Amino acid sequence: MPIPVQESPFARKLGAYVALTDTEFAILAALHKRRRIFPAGQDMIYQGQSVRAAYILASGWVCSYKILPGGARQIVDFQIPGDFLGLRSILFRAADHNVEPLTRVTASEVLASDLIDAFTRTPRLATAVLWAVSRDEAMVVEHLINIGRRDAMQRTVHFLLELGARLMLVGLGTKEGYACPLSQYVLADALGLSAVHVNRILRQLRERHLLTFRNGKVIFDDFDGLVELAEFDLAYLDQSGPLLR
Amino acid sequence: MPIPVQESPFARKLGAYVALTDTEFAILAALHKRRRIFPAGQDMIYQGQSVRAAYILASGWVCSYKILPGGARQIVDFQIPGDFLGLRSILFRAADHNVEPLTRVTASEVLASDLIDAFTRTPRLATAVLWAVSRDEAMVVEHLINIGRRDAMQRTVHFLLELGARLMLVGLGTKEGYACPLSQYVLADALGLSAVHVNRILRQLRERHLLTFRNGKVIFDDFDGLVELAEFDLAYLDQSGPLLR
DNA sequence: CCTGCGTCCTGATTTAGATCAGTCCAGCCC
DNA sequence: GGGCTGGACTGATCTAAATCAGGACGCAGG
Repeated sequence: MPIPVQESPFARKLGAYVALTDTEFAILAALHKRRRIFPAGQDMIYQGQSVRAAYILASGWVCSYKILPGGARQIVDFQIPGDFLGLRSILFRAADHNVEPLTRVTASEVLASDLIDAFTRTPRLATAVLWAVSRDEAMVVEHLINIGRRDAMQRTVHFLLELGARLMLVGLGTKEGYACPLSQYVLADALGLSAVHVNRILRQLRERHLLTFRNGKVIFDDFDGLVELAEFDLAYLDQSGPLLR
Repeated sequence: MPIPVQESPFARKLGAYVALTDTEFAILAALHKRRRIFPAGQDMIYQGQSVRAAYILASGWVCSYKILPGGARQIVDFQIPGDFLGLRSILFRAADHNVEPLTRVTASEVLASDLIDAFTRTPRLATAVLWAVSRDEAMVVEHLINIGRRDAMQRTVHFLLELGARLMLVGLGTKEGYACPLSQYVLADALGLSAVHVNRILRQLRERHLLTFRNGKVIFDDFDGLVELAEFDLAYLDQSGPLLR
């Protein structure tokens, strides 16, 4: 494959959509100049904040969520290395969601002006970013389908499979399983279930020798069985070769 | 307000984010050259299709949905005049969702090449489109929260209020109510509920003099009461004056 | 050392919403 | 007119998941 894979997983991801030139890679690299570190648990972005910075995640896991007036929390998505996060907080007047690191995180800060600058210098990059945002939207949509129309078991399995697929794309997972820093409470908030029920579902999955979720690890005991159970579409995140040359 | 409001509701929407120049308006207008008409019920875009066309909706209502292997349907979002639809079907190899007109629809067809062309000529437009896509994503997120963490009553009301807010922005609704071509079945598919249950919820809302859903119309009998019941954030779609000059 | 605290785990009970199985009514076609 | 069809509407029953109420383990901090 002739794609020059530069250092950042973000560049690699965009490169999977648009065949980027050296100049474009250079412009992309310039977006990574402000590297920052966040400890686990300290919100990077919060509802109502008007700081207007976004981040490209280099290492660690974060989650985006919203809190309802009643105190209930819904996690919208998790971000893993290579993901862009908080774009809406720079395009909108104020952030409409919270972003919390689940582990220690390193990320590059991107300001609105940096991004607009980069677009002006190379409009192809704008298309690539648009694609990345659309891909994120597609995942939120799949998450919506999950919560709206699948029962707790299918939902849990579909979610853990999707996470696995995403991690495989950045080399952090295999068909055997992956390291996963999520507690059952966090998982429950993402799945729209109670923690108690998530616990029962995980027990059933373990007893049926399908999946083991334990000690910060997800182990696929029967990958094919899981794919069938959750009606998981193996193709859906697949991206084989740039669409735009 | 000094924004030159050109004919299309789409241009008006983008103009609310970026202060567009005459040249930019002209480029935008050129995107509207292929006007097409679709009858109600005939899918404009369907899962797996690789035609790669998107549309800017000029009149009528459409819905985007996915069908699960079991036959269950989840409606992801409705689009109303001024909305961009099917962007993911031009950026991805194949469409990942279906789009069905709920009424007779007129729309402008946009090809991938048109869009990339327009971005090259004016990168500011790219930022504006990115903003529009992000706004759509924010709505999908709100929809996710709705389904994940609100009960049937709050969920229904929140949804109908949001639709109202969107329609007000394009002059198709007021605080009194709006014309709404949705059947209770369609509403159920959007809310992730059964049609039977939606019917019961609507009856309760009517009996409590909060909202009347009947004969293709939504009437807010007690707007403030509804906002309170659904914990609806009146500011969330609000956009007062362009952010980017 | 004991005191918390967080995570995992469980049985008993309750409830929101699904499913089943219809009725009623308006519009449409022959 | 009679026979359809599709939407709105309803009572009875069932069930998935929530909630309540706890126990057990590990480990960080005084």
